[in-house]
Amino acid sequence: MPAPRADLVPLPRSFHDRDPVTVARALLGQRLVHRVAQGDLRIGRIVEVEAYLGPQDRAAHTSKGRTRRTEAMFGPPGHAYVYLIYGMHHCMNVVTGPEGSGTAVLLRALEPEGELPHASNGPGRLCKAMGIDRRHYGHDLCSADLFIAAAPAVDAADIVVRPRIGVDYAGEWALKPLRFYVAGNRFVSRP
DNA sequence: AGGATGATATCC
DNA sequence: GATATCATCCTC
Repeated sequence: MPAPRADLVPLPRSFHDRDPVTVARALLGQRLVHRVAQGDLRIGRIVEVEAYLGPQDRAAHTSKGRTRRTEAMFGPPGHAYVYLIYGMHHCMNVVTGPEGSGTAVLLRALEPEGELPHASNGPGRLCKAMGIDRRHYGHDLCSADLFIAAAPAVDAADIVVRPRIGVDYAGEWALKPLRFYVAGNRFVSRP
């Protein structure tokens, strides 16, 4: 049995229990880790994210109110909000704080660390590469098998800020600078 | 530029 | 119960 990597431990819930813009910026550079099975450990550095600001944010799913679908996004921080989009792609969010705020950060792209079975640029590909699907809806990201692990942070000067992708229906909210990615990183979905 | 493909919200 | 919409991706 291989020795566990001491550097791969979950970040504390307090990391996620902050406003979504702060968490979005802080997540850049951190590792997403999924122990799919014995001998299948998948790791990627987060290089692109989007912040969703809660019920007043017309682009956020929680703007539709508290439903069975959005329950996880209204739940406590540090959990996964996973949903199926366009009938075939999963997207993963990290719920941010405080509980009940309906805020989250969408993970849009990873830089692979080691082997991943598929490309991980784009929110649907990211989930496919990491083996994440609806089974992970509401999953605690401060757990042993699927979590965010600490890695060197990205310098603020290397963070590019842009409007979010695919939310044109959201009026003025579509224009707000809530997408963040690592400047020059080749795994960003839309540089 | 268009189609895949299914859950969800929002109508009738 | 029907339908429009969708925080996308792939192929043409």
